[in-house]
Parts: sequence; C-alpha cells; structure tokens
Amino acid sequence: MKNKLFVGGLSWSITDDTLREAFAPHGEIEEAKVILDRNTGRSRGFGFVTFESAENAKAAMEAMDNAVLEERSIHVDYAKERSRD
DNA sequence: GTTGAGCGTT
Repeated sequence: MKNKLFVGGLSWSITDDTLREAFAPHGEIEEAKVILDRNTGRSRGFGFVTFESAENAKAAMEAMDNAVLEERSIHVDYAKERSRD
C-alpha cells in the first residue's frame, strides 16, 4: 500500500516535527521524518511522511504538493520504497 | 554563517 510520501524542496530550517505539523491536518501520520546530513546533522532539505492509510497519503500529497512551507515551495510525491511489495 | 534536485534510517 502506497502510504509513504517523499517531500522535497524543504527549507533548511524544517525538521521532523515541522513536517508532522504540516501534514497532520491532512491525515493520520504514522511517521514523519526529515533526512538530516549524516556528518553535520543539518537538514538535507527533503524528508518522508508515512500515513496510516493510502487515501490519507494521497489526500496529503494532493494538498501539500507545490504548497508553500516555511516560505519555500515544496514538492510532494510517492516515495520509492526500500522494500517493494 | 554556504547549497536547491533529489528518495532515508531505525
């Protein structure tokens, strides 16, 4: 089930909780994570949001894709899963 | 004190 979303174009200041708060009203979030740099721990400017259902993920994608967060336009799409079913 | 399309770690 595609309930995982890839979020790109994030501001450098955006964190996991920022993503969660941004996607929270659009659906029930299982996990929200902004990928940080392995060495510095700074934001890589993209992250992943997993919803409790694919319909919530789709609704959030349709709602948040090309939206503006932290004064920056973001790109939302289905994430490429590390394990495909 | 920086950068700007992309697809991660437990």
